[in-house]
Amino acid sequence: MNYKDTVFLPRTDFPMRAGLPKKEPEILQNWQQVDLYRRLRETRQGAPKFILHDGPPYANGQLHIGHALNKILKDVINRSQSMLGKDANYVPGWDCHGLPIEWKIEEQYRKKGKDKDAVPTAEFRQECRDFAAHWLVVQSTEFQRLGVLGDWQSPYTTMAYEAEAKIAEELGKILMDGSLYRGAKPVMWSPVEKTALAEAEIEYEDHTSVTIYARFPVQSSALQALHNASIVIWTTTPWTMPGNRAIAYGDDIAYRIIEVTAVKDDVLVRKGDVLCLADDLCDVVADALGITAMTARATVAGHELAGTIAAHPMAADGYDFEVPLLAGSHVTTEQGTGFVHIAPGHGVEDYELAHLKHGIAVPETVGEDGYILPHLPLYGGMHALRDNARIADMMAQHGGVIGIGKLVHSYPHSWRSKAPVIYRNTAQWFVSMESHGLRDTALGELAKTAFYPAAGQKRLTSMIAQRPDWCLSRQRAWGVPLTIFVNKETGQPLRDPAVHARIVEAMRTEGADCWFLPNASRFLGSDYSADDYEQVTDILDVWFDSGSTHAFVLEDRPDLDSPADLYLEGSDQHRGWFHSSLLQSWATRGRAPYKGVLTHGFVLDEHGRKMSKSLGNVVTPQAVMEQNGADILRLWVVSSDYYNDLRIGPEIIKRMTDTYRRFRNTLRYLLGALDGYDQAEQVGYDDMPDLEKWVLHRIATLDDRICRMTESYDFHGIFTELHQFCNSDLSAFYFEIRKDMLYCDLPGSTGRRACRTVMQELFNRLTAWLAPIICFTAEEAWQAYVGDPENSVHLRQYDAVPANWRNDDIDANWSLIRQVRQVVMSALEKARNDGAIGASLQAAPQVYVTAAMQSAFDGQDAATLFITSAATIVTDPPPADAFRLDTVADVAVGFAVATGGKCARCWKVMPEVTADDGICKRCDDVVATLA
RNA sequence: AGGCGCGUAGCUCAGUUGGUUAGAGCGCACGACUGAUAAUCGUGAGGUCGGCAGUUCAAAUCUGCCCGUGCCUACCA
Repeated sequence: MNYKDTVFLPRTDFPMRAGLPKKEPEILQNWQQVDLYRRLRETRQGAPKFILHDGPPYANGQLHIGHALNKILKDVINRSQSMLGKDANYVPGWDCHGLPIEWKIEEQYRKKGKDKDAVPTAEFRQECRDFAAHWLVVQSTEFQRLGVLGDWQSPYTTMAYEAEAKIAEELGKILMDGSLYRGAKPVMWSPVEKTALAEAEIEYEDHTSVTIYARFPVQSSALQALHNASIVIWTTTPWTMPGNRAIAYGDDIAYRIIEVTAVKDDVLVRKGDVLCLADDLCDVVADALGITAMTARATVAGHELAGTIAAHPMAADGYDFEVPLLAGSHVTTEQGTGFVHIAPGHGVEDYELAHLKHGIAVPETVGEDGYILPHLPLYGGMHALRDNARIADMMAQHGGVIGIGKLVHSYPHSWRSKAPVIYRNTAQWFVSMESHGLRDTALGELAKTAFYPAAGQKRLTSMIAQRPDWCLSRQRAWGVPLTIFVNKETGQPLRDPAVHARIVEAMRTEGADCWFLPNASRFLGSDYSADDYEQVTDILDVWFDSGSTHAFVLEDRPDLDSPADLYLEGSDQHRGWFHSSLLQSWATRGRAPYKGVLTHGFVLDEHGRKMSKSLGNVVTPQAVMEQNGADILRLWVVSSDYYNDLRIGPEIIKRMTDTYRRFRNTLRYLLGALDGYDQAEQVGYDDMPDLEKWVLHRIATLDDRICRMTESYDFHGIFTELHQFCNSDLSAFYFEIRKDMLYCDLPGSTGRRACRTVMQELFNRLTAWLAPIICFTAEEAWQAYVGDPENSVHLRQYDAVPANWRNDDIDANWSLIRQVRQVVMSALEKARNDGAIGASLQAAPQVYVTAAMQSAFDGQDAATLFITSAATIVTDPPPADAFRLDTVADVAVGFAVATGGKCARCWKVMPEVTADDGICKRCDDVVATLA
């Protein structure tokens, strides 16, 4: 007789093979059909809010793997907070203004042969707007495909009229309170594009510069040795000489004053010249200048140079001003002469030392086209980048230069035009870090913010502590304008709240474009004359846009709240969004816009290298979704230590699919085992076997851990716990042991019902625990059970755990049992290798243990736990040849083959079975009852 | 070049205040089962804890230097 029909094998329609690339879009469609997002909002109405404020990605291209990591992590957090019962409303957003989009539009113009300057601003801005709108839709679709749940119907954008108006309004606040000021600053300037460039627009390439050694005759000094001497500087930028206003020396550097006694032919330096140079560099410089012999007049320490005044090399030709020697901490003796010429209009350090520290005025010497301003003697009309050789010759003729050379070095270039750029001093708008205590408040408040990982706090703190004033103005077109009128006479910005309110109101209905129309009097009203004011046409740094999102998103949307619980971005945003949002919020509200900050690392290839087209190691989220599915990508995120850099590549993806299968098969087995399960089968806790109680205990401890790890955003920990639980506790242990009961016992038996009660709990818990991570598969499995699309797994919460499930006595007992079991497994393996048995059911081990261990087995059927047909647990001294494991003390196993015949139904070897197709007593009873 | 990180088995990760023989899961190898079957179970082999030096009775853990790698900043006369 064939007993297979009398055995209750697992049965389910939930397929073993996932086919995620095909299945996920279907599940997505179901979610859209039942409007899961809206439904979840309704379900969580009135619940405590959890606000993860989305840092806006830039709307200008296809998503890369970094976007995927970022959005998946956000989604896992939101879904898991929702599982904790919170109302985690996620509103995605986009950063739409800014340079990269302008580039793209300009690029299109160039292809069509169009001139950007000939296009009206409004038209140009509209094209930028359309461009951003296009990519926004593309990215939105891809984010949703990743399973990210949020308000995709009404996301926020920085280019919405409301947002633009609000950003201008925010600017108004710092304009009114006086922390916004107009200053001059040396910025990277591209003479080709006639514009200032942001740091991101700069790339460094080799460039050949003309170098000069210039002499600055000492006018007055406390040092007698400097009488008649010249200070010698070396520079790679001769064109900055008209802007020279000081010389920097190093306090701790030793200098030597030498007199030239012999020179080579055809050199600029003369016998008898008295020069001052860094001691260490004398020989090198002498060599470069062609000096063949010299005598040392004196050696002085750097600090002795304080107070020395020199003359400009061209003093006789219109540059007749004092050039003081100043101590500069940045001066080194790695190259040059140990003296650095300071042109405050052409270098950040120069500006800081001369202007900020010593109050030296900043001259304007170079025009926006790169030509030295015509009114400047000798240099006027020469080009900063092209005429350096001419400048050097000219200066040499006048005796100001005593050495000319060339240097190939890396030099900033415009990313767009590939042309070299210069530092140029221009008028810009700044937010002061000090005038209103911004820096100090910021640093003080920073200590109250929670950082994940903690190191982020230190990083952000040191950045805020060191940063200069925030330069808000950009000479650009696509962005929110600095809505400022400057009084032509006083140079002061107009600070009239009524005027500014009119501007903001106009922007709210017409967008920021209204600022660029020629209608200043509309805003100025009757109190001011448009003729008296200059309208600023600069636009705001886009970091101010995104730094203001907390205002126009968190505060302005009734379904959100400020400050946010969490900001979450890549670690590069310490310098970016975290930074600008903090400053913006502190400047306008005096507090941080977030309670917590989480940073993740960057995605690298399998070998820890940066992804690049040339290395051919780029992994795109699109490819992974098409080949493996979004759930694999989601699993990858939580399997990684995302606080550090993450790696991805073919092997890692392969490993992830292996891991995925384990989760999927666990769910599948549970679904199969629960075939036809009815709540009426349920067995109360007290009536359950110890093994079931042990599983419930594991659920209780796991639940506790998962809830705690959810709150600290430790999903890698959750992933590890869940994976090992499915592997070691369920598949290899609990499921394996309970197969016999599940397949062969009577459906109505207490044991089998208890087992299914527990499996039902397991299924409920696992689908909920996994839902934030593999959101598609959790839904698929859940639907395989409930069959009701409106009852989505994502509307659920983690089920509460009854207090009595926690049972440390049972836990201790079963950890002893599992130790013994491990030795038995090894002993059986040895017997198997010896050819004594195949299946473990052929064995009947005798296990020698301590009394404590034996009592752990009280009330247990040891054979069931070992999956053998019989087993005895004794405290007798074991025979010498008994099997032992080094790692487990006090356990020995004597091997024996089970006696009797193999039951044709349950496959156990039992003494009562004698016939070939006979069955054991238990099965006999079951079959009889079933019939 | 500077600041901040990271470097533990083929892969992903644990390693508490320095303290037995460095752990887990996957993968791999071998075996079993053929009633979770493109599954499942068992056993096993894999590591000079990036390298070198130091502190210590004792270092994956502390210190210094070096190498590799990433982010940020700078390319500086």
